[in-house]
Amino acid sequence: METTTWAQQLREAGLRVTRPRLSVLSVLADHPHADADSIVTGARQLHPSLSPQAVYGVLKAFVAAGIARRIEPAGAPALFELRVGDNHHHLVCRSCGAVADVDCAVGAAPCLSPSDTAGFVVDEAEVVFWGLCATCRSRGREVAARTDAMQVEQQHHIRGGAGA
Amino acid sequence: METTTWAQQLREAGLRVTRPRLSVLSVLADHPHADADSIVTGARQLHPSLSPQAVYGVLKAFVAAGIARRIEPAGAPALFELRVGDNHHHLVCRSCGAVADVDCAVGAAPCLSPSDTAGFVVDEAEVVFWGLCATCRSRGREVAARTDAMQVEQQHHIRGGAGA
DNA sequence: CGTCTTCTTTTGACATAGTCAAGAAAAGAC
DNA sequence: GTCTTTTCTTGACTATGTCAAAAGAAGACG
Repeated sequence: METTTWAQQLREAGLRVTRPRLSVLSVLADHPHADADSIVTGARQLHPSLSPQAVYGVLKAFVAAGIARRIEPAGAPALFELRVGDNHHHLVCRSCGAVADVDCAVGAAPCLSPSDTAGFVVDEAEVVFWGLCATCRSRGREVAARTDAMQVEQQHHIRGGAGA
Repeated sequence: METTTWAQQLREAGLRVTRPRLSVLSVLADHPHADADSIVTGARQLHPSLSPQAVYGVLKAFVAAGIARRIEPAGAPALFELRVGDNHHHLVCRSCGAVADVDCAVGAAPCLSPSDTAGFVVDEAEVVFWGLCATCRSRGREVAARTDAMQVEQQHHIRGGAGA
């Protein structure tokens, strides 16, 4: 997708078209699950003077306008993605933090039905699948066997990375 | 459950029995989804000199030993619970942050089976159901209708609270 | 029961991932 | 081109933690 299209998207969402926003959109398109820090780094290649706070502001505007979604895997900074409105879920690698999209689990509907809602009215079911990505498995096959006890520690190293 | 039993549990988990740990256990038993801050406040009633860092240390030890579980709903500080080993899920109120346990969702198996794992080996499926608890619904019925646009903001107010 | 070793806790500094506010700058309307 | 409103920049601040060194308990052993 190109700059013109991004501009349209922004206008349709009721947002002004600015260079910081176009830069962030471009980074999000290339890195579907990037954290704020990665987005700052990436967007600076297109707009070197861009401040972290500007990125936070842009991301907040995007989420409020519904053109981006914020996901917060436990133990990692928030990640942002442009894929919205389809209630898909995520696979997260415990070792490297890589995230991959996964379409709604088999049967879709079951995911929205807790057996007992304890008086809550549920409007969304969020599912996170935790595991190891292909790269981490092949890179540390025998290490992986001992990983159980280390998982809590390793989650601190999670960074937004390329999805598989 | 009483102090003697907590002591047993600690010993069985390979942990020494100390006053800070017994205090934290007691608070967790009374408040099944408490955040670190609430735990500090609660535990200080039993052990006034207890420091926040000690609580973080105790909680980390509990999680590592497998006698507590840490859950991190998006936009809220981490919560801790003693119920471990049954892979249950959670209902979270978007308005007040209250958390309730929910046994594995209807169909159970489908939720553990993403349709395409993108090369990941999945070892856990974590499900969070977002909605409004009974109290928040009755307290702000017409307000609730306008809540959609505010959800992102309101999540900042989430505190560990009593489950329903 | 007293000593010794080891594990915990305390204390205090530091880190991360953000938020908030005021003024400067840019976007879009006319 | 000028004006109004939104957005960005700059800088201070907040929340939720982590890390390390030394003091203090817990439990083992004689």
